[in-house]
Amino acid sequence: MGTISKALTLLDTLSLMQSEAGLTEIAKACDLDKATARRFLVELEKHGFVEQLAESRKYRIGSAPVRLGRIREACYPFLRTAMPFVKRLVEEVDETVHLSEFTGGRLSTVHVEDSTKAHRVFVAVGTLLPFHATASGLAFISSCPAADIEAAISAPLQSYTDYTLTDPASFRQSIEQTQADGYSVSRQGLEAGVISTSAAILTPGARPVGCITIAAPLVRADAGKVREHGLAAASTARRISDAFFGADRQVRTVPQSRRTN
Amino acid sequence: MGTISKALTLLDTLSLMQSEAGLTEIAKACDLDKATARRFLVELEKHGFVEQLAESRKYRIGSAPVRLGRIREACYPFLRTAMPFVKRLVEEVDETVHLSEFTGGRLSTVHVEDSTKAHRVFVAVGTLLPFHATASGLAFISSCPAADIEAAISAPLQSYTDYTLTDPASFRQSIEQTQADGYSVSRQGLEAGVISTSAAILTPGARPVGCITIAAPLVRADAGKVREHGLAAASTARRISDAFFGADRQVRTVPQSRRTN
DNA sequence: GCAATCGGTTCACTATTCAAACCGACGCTT
DNA sequence: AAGCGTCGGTTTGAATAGTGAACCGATTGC
Repeated sequence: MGTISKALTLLDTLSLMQSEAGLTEIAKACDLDKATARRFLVELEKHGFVEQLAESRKYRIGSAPVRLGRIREACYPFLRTAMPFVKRLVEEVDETVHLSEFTGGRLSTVHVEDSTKAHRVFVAVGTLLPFHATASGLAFISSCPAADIEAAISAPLQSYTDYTLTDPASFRQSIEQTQADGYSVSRQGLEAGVISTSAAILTPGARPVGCITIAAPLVRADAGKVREHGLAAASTARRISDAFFGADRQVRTVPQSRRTN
Repeated sequence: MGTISKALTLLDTLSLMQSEAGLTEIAKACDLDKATARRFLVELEKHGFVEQLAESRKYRIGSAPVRLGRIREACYPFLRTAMPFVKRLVEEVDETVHLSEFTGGRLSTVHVEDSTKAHRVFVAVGTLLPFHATASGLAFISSCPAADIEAAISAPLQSYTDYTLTDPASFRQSIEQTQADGYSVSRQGLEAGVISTSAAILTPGARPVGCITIAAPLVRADAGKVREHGLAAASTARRISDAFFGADRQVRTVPQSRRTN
């Protein structure tokens, strides 16, 4: 593993620690030598990727990623890219489809497209989606590194309905099922009478950035429908990912003064 | 300069290039060897900080900074941190105060707090603030690296009123004045009858992240008032910066015995 | 078909990183 | 107040990783 990878892993690890962390703690968490961790932190700090608090001497994530993230979002906005695919999916399955995004350690709904049916599921933009109680959460966590999965499983599992997965073992089994299928299903996990199917939208590096989820009334969703929704969601997720990361979007050809020295 | 610094500089440089860039172009821009630039890009890509487009082979900034930036914003939100200071400033000067933030290459208004006076200036959240035509823009650009300043000066300078600075020379002079004063002034640059004073909110690394701006009707703002507003804005900007980046950032108290670059 | 340039690779040379011991400071217990 | 554990931070030479000039094959323009 190269130096840069290690430094970025440190940054990642630091971002996952809630609040600030001390040098020794960081070094331990990243499995780095204290001296090395310190040098990394100093270099990262120079560029604003981490900050050190003067009095406590602790480190926390800096504001540089905010700046870079905004530039990225301004050039290649996730929502605008994904929207047409969400609409297409609604037309295909005629059920409410919502798009979620991982934000500050939490998965939340960023866009909802309703089905045309009178009897349909309503989802509010901004809804937080627990990993264990929603199809979106399941799809998301199932694509995360093993460490995150374990953390999610061992966290307290709040119950929302009589059907919420509150048992770590069944949560784990659902994750495994999701990984095998390529999509997740949550039967009344968050709200009674609703069955949701979801697939994670992945970066080229296979990190999940969000989910595309179909929410249908229980009465309309037999096993066949659920599978159909799952496959449709997975296929849409892949297409969003391609559009967002892969396929050349050719935003604008750089005017580019005559270089060629 | 260490490997990590070089890699982060590359990331920074890439973020400043609008659209995608090729390997050779990036290497040249960062003054790195092609081989080195490539290794950096590969490592950065592994962590999602850059992406390579499959067919054009070009690189662009990735989605990892978005994720990190969101975590940072969730833990230490700029707006929530700055708001009380904005309110305090309104009480102090009793004129409309607005807070702007640099977002994806543009400066825009993110919050407005009105004065209690009936005759006051109205500013809409979301307003884009051109560098040459607003106090906010002037304050912001004046705290940027020289290269950005030159780029702003040589960009086309759109006229909004009869008083807008459309001449590069006077624009440059205003920037120099701003740097000398620690605050900026725009007399009717964007809208007739309004005089604004602004100060940039800086990171510990002296990068501007946004501005705090006082907008007053021209009739109420004599030279003394303008100076008073300028100093109040500068002082508030500093306090926001302190609150946001660590209430206690001073010169290192640690004996930095070894001066590693 | 030549020249220039592209993205990407190789490999001898060299700068960085590692690990462990160390320092002074702080906080706790006795 | 002495003893202990831990903190952030530093030093050391041996081990390891990064570096960059030259190179490769593929495109592109003339």
